[in-house]
Amino acid sequence: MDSGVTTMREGEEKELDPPVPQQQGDARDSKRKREKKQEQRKQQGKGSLRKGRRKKDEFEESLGDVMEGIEEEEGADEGRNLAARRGRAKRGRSNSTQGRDDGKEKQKGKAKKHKKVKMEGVERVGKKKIKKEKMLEEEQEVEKTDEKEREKGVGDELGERDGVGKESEDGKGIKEEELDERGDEGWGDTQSAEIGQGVKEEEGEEGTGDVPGKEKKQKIKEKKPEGEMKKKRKKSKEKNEEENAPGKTRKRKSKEEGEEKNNKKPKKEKKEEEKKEAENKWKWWEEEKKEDGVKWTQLEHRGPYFVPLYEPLPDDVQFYYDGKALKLSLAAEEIATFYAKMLDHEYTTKEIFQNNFFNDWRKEMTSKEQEIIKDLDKCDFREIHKYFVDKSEARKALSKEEKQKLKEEADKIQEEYGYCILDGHREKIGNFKTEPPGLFRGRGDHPKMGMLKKRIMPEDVIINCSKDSKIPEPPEGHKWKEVRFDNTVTWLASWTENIQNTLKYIMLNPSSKLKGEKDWQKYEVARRLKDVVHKIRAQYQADWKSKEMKKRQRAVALYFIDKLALRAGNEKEEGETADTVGCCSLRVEHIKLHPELDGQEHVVEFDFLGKDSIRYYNKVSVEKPVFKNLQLFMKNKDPADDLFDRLNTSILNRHLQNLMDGLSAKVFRTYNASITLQEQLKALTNSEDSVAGKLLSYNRANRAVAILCNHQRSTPKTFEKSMQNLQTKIDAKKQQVEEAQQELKKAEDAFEDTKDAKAEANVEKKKKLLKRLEEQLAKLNVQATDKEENKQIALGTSKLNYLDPRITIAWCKKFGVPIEKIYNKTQREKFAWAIDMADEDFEF
DNA sequence: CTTCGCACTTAGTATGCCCATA
DNA sequence: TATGGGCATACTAAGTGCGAAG
Repeated sequence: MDSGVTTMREGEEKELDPPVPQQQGDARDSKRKREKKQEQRKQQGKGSLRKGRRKKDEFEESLGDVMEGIEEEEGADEGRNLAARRGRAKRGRSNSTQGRDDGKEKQKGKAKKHKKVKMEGVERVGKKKIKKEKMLEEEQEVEKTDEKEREKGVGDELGERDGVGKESEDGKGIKEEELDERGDEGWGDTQSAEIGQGVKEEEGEEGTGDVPGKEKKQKIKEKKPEGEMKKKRKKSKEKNEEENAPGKTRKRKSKEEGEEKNNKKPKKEKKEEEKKEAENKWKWWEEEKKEDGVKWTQLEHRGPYFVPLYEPLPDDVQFYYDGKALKLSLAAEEIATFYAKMLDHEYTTKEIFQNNFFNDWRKEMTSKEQEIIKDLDKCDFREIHKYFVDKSEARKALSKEEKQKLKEEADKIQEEYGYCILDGHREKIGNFKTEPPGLFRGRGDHPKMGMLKKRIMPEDVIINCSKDSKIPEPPEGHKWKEVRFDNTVTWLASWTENIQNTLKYIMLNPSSKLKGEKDWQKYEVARRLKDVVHKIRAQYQADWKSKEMKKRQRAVALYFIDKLALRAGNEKEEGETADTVGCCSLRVEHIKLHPELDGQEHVVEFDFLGKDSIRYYNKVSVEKPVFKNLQLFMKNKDPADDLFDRLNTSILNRHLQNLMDGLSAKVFRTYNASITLQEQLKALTNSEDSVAGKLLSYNRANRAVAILCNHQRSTPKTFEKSMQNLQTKIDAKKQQVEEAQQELKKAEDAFEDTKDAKAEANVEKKKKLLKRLEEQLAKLNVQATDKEENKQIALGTSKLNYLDPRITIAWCKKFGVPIEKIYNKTQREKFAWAIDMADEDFEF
């Protein structure tokens, strides 16, 4: 769900929207779709019921096939091997924008449809009202069918239920669901109960030593692990004090050695500072965990740093309207500069962007300006644009001293506002500045792109700190919106942003305790999943054949999430954000079924836009029951209908929570990413390799994960060029190799002739040279491949968010790779806990 | 239940900065 | 000394998920 504030606001707006008379293609979120159908049904009167029944028959038939297909292949599974995964995910984007463009096309089509539908609407009915009426109606409808179902008996149950199918697919009918539950309770519940128990027991026994303290839930549910955890932590604490300490010093030394290879004096000083810092670094991971939900006892900070106010343009920089210079009011001018700055960005060519911008701009104009400025096309921002381009050039051209000065000023601000005191320790803040005003840049096809993002004032900001701390002073002449003392949250300040009406926060840096602890905990949850994942897989495979539609959908969705590492796919408010989906929100149009493709059976072709409008394109061969189920789910649906119409993330997550404490859909991503890294490292690393070779293996493993998670980037602008450079190098090297070969041949011939020792030595020498050159060439070639393969894959995201750092640390220690070859300074700070605690035999 | 409200993680891109190289 | 390439950092949008309210 999106921000609640957004939702509410939107809800209000939507009430004014005319209802939609016909089922149309914009039904991203099933809620709204249902409303529409409801409306439709209302208008059609009883006719819809009849139609529904007819469809029912169709469903019954189709179900026959499906059941057959599924029965045939009981227990076919374990299709999820890495090879399959690795082969997946052809890059959706062959260049930086292709994926997005594809998406755009699609979305445009949709938007049009949507508009049309809206226009056709007649009545104005509130959202909730529709919903209630709909439910009532459905209840009645379902009741009728229920009676029949009962008579028909178990065997037909599913068919009947599915038969309700399309017409009330929205429908699901409450009673129907209740019936389902009751009917299947017998085995359904025992199953999950069994699994649940099994899981819990294991958890209790396993209790990995380094589990971070868990919050409320676990404490209430099971005291034993918590107790054990504490003991173990104490133990590890002692251990750290006794054995680990020397070990650590050693480690740190080697680190320095590694880095000092290319040292210069100033660098050395820096190192010293770093070292000192590292030494009095807070080792929170060796401390006891706090009580339930309480995040801190002391929090003191300076409040956010407010970005500087607008500086008016110099008089000689003019804005022109319809060819004539026009002096704008301050407010209007500021907004004009926002647009002017972006002039050479693709954004400004988009109609939505332009319209949104122009609308918002006009709102801030004086009435006089409003009268004059009526057409964006007549606005000429070029002079302003040039002014800013020049300005940034000038900044780049500054002398060293001037740059130094600027940097010092920035450092001062950082020093002053960039840190807080949390429970007696000085911690770095992540984002201590308020976001400057500007034009909203949504990603993908965002309906709000170009809207004005307003300046944040102290009056918008809520401060959070501890009661007894020095409360931050608002800038002179201003007041805070509110000061609160809530120690159950981690943020220091917050404000509501005006585009989507969502909250923005000032929070701590990833190196902080608050973030680190959470991160650690995340990986511990994923590790617990490792112990039960087999059971969960077995269960969802069994559920593919469930009599309940709901369960089947859940099982297939979970399969996707597990096998393909899809995101959960929360529902989104339509028209507020770009049209993107995750697993639960997939629509029929996002997959294609191929009974056979490229020699593989049961291939599902995915093509949709995910988070950040990044295209997910993949062809996967799935198990037969999954395939059959998908056919069933898609039957009689429009392309724009939800694929899993009886599923949403909260249903799925509730189910997962029952299977394992703390389990939610996203955990599968973390788990599969980390386990993949571990497996790949095992498979790829050759202990004989040089450090460079090992690093390559690491990157390969990392890449496998990035591909799994579909982490993409636009091809770097400099890619072509640098690739060319590399190619030139390769060619040169090839030349050298050839020459060396000739030389060798010559030397060999000479040896043939003379047979003297000198000639022999020469041959050896040439051989060596050739070998070295060949190696260099090979290395360059590898580099080129690596680069090519990497051009659209972003490794950073998985490294930072999905891969348990302890796997990496353990690998580094085991193979003697310096950690700083893999993690840069920031990353080492973020993962300090892992670096400190993981040893070489850490197993995820 | 479903919806709302909030907190927090995850994400890609723009920009800055540093170093190697010509 | 300039250049440019690439990594690091800054930035902020866009997700997930939980718990409370309706």
